[in-house]
Amino acid sequence: MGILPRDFYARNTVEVARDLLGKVLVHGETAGRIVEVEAYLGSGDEAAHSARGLTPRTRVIFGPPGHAYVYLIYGMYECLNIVAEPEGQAGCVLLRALEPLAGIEVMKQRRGNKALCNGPGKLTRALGVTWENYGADLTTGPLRVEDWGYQPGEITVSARIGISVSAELPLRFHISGNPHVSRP
DNA sequence: GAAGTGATATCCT
DNA sequence: GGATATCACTTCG
Repeated sequence: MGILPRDFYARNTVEVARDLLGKVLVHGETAGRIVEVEAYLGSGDEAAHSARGLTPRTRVIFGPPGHAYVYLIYGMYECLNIVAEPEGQAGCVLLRALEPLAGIEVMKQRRGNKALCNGPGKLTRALGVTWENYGADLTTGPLRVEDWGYQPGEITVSARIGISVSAELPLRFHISGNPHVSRP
């Protein structure tokens, strides 16, 4: 239990993604168990932002692991990624769904009493994550990932959602039968 | 099922 | 330097 060490993130992106299931994302008063993630690699993954090259927007993905990569999509929604791989290697894990654990009342207020965390955009709104958290260190800051001793059950591997290229790659991981995933 | 939203990247002048 | 095409989604009809 406790905050995950940086070594946890300095590994193959797919391994990090799988191991993140069951861990807990904490931001201030709110916390949620990670139940669904997607892996985005560097080279060879056309769906990843990093595949378009190193830009001011994507530079964090190429930086040291254990940091947050937050980006604004479709004008209104932020998506939260966790940087993996050793520094210099591109790779990140997109958090798609959480199971709310703490600060649920706060989330309900922010979300208008609707579904809380079953989607990337909703997830960030519920936890209050914004692009101001871009580049935040997840091993030290108010935004962090902890191990609360949960053992994820069976893990389902499937294709990623909502993308147009490399969509057939089995890089989405979620906890089987969990009602909080974005798509059963 | 369709539209809407704003930052980025990639063309154009 | 300016315009437009793109986008890993959500909400509303």
